[in-house]
Amino acid sequence: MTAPKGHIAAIDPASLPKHYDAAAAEPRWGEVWERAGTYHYDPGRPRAETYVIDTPPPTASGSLHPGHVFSYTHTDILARYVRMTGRNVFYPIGWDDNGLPTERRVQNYFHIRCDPGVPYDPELVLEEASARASKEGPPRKVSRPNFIAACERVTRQDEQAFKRLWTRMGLSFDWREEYQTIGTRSRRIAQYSFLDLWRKGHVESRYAPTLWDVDFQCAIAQAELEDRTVPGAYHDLEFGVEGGGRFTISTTRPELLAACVGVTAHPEDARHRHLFGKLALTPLFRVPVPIFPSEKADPEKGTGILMVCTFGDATDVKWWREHGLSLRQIVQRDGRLAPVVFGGEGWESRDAAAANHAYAELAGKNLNQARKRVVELLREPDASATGQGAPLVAEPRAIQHVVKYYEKGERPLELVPTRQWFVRLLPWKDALIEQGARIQWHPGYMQHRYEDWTRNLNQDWCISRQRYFGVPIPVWFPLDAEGRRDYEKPILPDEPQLPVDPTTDVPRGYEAAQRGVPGGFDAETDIFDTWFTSSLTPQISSHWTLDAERHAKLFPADVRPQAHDIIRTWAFYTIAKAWLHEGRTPWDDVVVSGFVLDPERKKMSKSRGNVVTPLPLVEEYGADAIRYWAGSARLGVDAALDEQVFRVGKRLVTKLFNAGKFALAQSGPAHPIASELDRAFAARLAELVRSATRAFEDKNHAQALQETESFFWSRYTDVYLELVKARARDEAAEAAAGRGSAVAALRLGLSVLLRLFAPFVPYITEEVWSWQFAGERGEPSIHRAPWPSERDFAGIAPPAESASLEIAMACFAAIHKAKADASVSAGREVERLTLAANPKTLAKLALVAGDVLSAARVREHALAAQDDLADGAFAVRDAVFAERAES
RNA sequence: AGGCACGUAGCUCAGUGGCUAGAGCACCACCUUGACACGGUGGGGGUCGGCGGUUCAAUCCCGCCCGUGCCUACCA
Repeated sequence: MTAPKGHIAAIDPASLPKHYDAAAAEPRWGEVWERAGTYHYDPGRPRAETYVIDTPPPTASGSLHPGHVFSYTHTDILARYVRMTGRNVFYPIGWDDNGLPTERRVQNYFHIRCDPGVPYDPELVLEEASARASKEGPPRKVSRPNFIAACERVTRQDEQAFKRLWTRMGLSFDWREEYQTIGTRSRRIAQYSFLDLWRKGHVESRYAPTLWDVDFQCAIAQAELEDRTVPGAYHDLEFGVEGGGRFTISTTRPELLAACVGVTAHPEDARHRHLFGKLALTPLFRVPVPIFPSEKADPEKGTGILMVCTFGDATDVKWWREHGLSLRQIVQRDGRLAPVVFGGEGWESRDAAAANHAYAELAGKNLNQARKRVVELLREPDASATGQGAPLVAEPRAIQHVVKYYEKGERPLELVPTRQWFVRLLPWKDALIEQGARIQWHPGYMQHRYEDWTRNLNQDWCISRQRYFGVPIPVWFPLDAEGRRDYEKPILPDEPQLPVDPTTDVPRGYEAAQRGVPGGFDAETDIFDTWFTSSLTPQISSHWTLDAERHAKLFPADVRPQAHDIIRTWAFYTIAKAWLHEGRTPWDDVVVSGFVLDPERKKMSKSRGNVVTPLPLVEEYGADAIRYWAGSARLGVDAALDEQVFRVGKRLVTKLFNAGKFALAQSGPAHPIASELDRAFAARLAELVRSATRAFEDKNHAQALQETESFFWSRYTDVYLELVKARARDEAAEAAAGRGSAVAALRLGLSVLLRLFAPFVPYITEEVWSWQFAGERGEPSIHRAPWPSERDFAGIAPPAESASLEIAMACFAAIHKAKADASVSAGREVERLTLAANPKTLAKLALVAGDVLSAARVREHALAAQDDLADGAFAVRDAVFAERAES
């Protein structure tokens, strides 16, 4: 249907439904966008026109969480804004599927455990139901390939659930750029990263005491530590001194007594100075250990003198290194005490028989059991190293103390000497802080988090994990004639071989048959820390090492959206990798979203059990309404899950539907926007566009939304739309110019406001846009329409009086109030009234009085000058209202 | 213990060195209106955490204190 030239055609409101049904419309538009490729990245356009988003890959096996909806919506709002400004948005989505969370979920889902010793069973069928039935028994042991297959199966399912939610939320990803962190490309790029770091000398393998989780039986990195305050107890134990004497130490870990390798106190401590240089004798095991001074010993703590064990904490490691102490590792990888024998080399004892007798009670026990038993043994007088009564000289004193845990773990971390791979980061601390300063953080104070973390870093990055579902470390070791690994000469693959699985692939120059035989080779079985791969998300998306041209176009990225709790991991490691690989920052901006709190303002988390499943909320209120809630929160600020805000969002959607229906139902002769009120409205609208655009450029979407919303309600629908209704429908021939101006301005207002709202509420804006605006510029979707700008206002003369809109509004409101005071409906006609205002205001009113009086349905009016009224204020007097019309 | 952020109406939050500090929700009253009753109009509601300082002027800037949250440190 083409409109006659010179006439603005209207839509037929009767053809539209009475009410907008988000549940039906949203999935429909999702399909339209998918089919049209509305959000596709165009690789043909130059870098300068491209905007690259380094999207966080969610942990696919994690639960769907309102926090996801919240922060991903923030990013999507930014993406949609940038896209409308004409830039070519690269907005990929990946799934972080490797790692412990997936393994744990799979273990529970199928009730299985991975055991690399079990042979592969290609026929193995795992079912959730049967797993549930077998929960009675111990978990079934399955081979590593079977376990990985189970992981892949579960993550695919989980990813589909996420994808459904993301699609429904209207996140404008380019789904062609979907990837998995366990996928072939990610594995290749992660392994290449390792090769590159190795070549540059940033990687090494070390045998050293490492933070160790005894349940996962896996090394972890400093960034995965979590402090927890837990109950403990001081135990006062009396030690002997060789050559005579005794002293009492305080320890919270008596179960490590057998691992005691030294005793230390502060050098200035008069109570203990006489002991330095002598040998102490441990109770129970009668092991002679050196007593040495150390500045690190705090005279205020405990008794001021303490035992050094291998290893109770990080300070023990330092003492052990600096003082060349013995290594007596009694804690095994499974958290149980090792079967050691006193009397041999490194395990000296002045009474080996007694030591072994006592230790026999402890070997094989876990740490809690061992603690309980060793305390019992220390209550026996014959355990004394001094012959003066029981070594436990006082009842244990209960305390609350802070203990390091793996953030996903359940038992305290131990320090266990193991061989691990490390990326050397400590030498780069200053450089990494400087890199962080080159990045714009939003909000700015998030940079402090990064700097604090980097400055306090005290360990290199342990990147090896003794787990199964992850990217294999691409290394083999040559075996010597005795079949021992030569750790000094690891064999790395060549780049074209990547990705490799060293447990099945064969290194160059070897035959498969040489695996595991003396003179042959042996595979590294460890996998990478998941962050080793996740820290490469910009490079995974840019196809680093696979497509140089694409990489140059997409790396570094423009923006990294993320949550603040993973600044120390994801942001930090990504910055570190980009620095070590290419000497640059991985992005220009970081935008940090807050957390979602439950209605009691508590952080929503799985462990608190207060997580709400988002999809039912989306179905109840519509995605636009949920997005409105997310969009109204500023970056970095935590937001409470608030259904009242969802309702406000839903109301906005309804209002957009109805206002759009009204504005587009008006027709009239084509005419420029020329009437005073219309020009005043356009001028205010242009101000809004400038202000909202500035807010978006400052990464302040919440302000843009607030201003747009405020204008939409309190200027467009409540005011302007009411004021021009009559003129927009005036059929009189002599009113044609005014009518055409009103219709044009109504449409301009709708068109601009829809576009300003489009990043926040993409569905309803697309819906209304589709009724008539779509296709006007050859582009059907509002989400590819140009962001409002001065161009929308070209040729519109400024109003004669800049406050005309506000004058009209104030006068209209005064008449409304008079009607309300008389309990008369706003639509009732007014026979006559007198409008009072100061002379200046009356003069301004003259410019717009026609619109005000016809909108208020005033038949006759008089004006009265009243000097004591403030500028812009009106008083209504002597109003006579018409009788209510008979229906 | 250190760092960062926050503290404004019953609730959720804007805001500014200067008119009488705002919005939404909630609450109260009123209005069938022609886009919308999934709507509209009007109204009540504040010691801007406390104390001090700078200033002609402080909710805003500075200092101290109190409270909340997060990050980091604290393992004998």
